[in-house]
Amino acid sequence: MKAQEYVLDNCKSFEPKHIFECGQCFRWDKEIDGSYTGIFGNNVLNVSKNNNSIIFKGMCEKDIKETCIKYFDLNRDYEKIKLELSKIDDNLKTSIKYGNGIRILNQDLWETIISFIISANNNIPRIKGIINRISQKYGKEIVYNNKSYYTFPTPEELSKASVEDLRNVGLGFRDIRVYKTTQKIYNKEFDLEKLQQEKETNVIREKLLTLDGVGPKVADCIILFSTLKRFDVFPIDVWVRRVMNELYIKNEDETEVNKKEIEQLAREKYGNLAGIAQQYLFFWKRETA
DNA sequence: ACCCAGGGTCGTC
DNA sequence: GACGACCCTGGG
Repeated sequence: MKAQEYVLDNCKSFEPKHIFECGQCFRWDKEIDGSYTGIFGNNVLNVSKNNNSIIFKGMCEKDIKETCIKYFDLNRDYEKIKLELSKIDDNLKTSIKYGNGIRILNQDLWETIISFIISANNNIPRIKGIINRISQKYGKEIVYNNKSYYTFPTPEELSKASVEDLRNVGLGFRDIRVYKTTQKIYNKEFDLEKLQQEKETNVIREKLLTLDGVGPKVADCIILFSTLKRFDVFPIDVWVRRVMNELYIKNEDETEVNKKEIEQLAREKYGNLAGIAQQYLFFWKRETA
């Protein structure tokens, strides 16, 4: 474990604000200087942008360059994706202009599962607070720039927490869900490595749905934002429902718009890039709300 | 002070 | 398949 640095030049689709504030991750915070610091795996990283250069520095378990390429999905051509999506319609074109530097991260599967179980009927500041407290209590400390950071606990580490312990860090009614899912994964009743090898998106979704606290929305988020990484899903939350109704369906009573209608619309319009389209729309709608 | 909504899911009918 | 309940917190 040592401090390292990596500079990425001429990367067009990379805007820290867009990446870290589009709702896919909960452990990145803005610094006074405008850079972002986050924790993933056993790494603490600071990311800043200077003209067209992205500067990564921090404590990395392995080689920082390899770590960043994998986590930030740097080998994927977002210019091509954006071009393709922009052709679909003007709504998408506008939202892409707005969040042009979005990239979908390859986040740890286990951490993503627990994080999005916590996200249910919850708001982002509170979700971040809960995850921080869980990490402080059950994760490992990493010191960087004289500050303490805490890794997200492993299944083994989190399995030590009782339902009451979880309630005490502020999980609310999600305590039992996190507890049960943690036990299932820790004792291998639910095998994450096997899930990672699965090919069919629908098979992956069905399996995820067997976990406590994982419904359709959370399952799709896990599939999209983790190392499972499929773009042919379309997580529908209150914001996406809102924006899809506003742009295409135009029902006066938004609550009447059902998920089936939106799912079909997304599949028809966005196809196998629906997941990324969702992120541009979500970021755009939330930022301009 | 009070009310409401927040990246939904679960149990019950 | 619809419907209400659900911890807790920040913002109006």
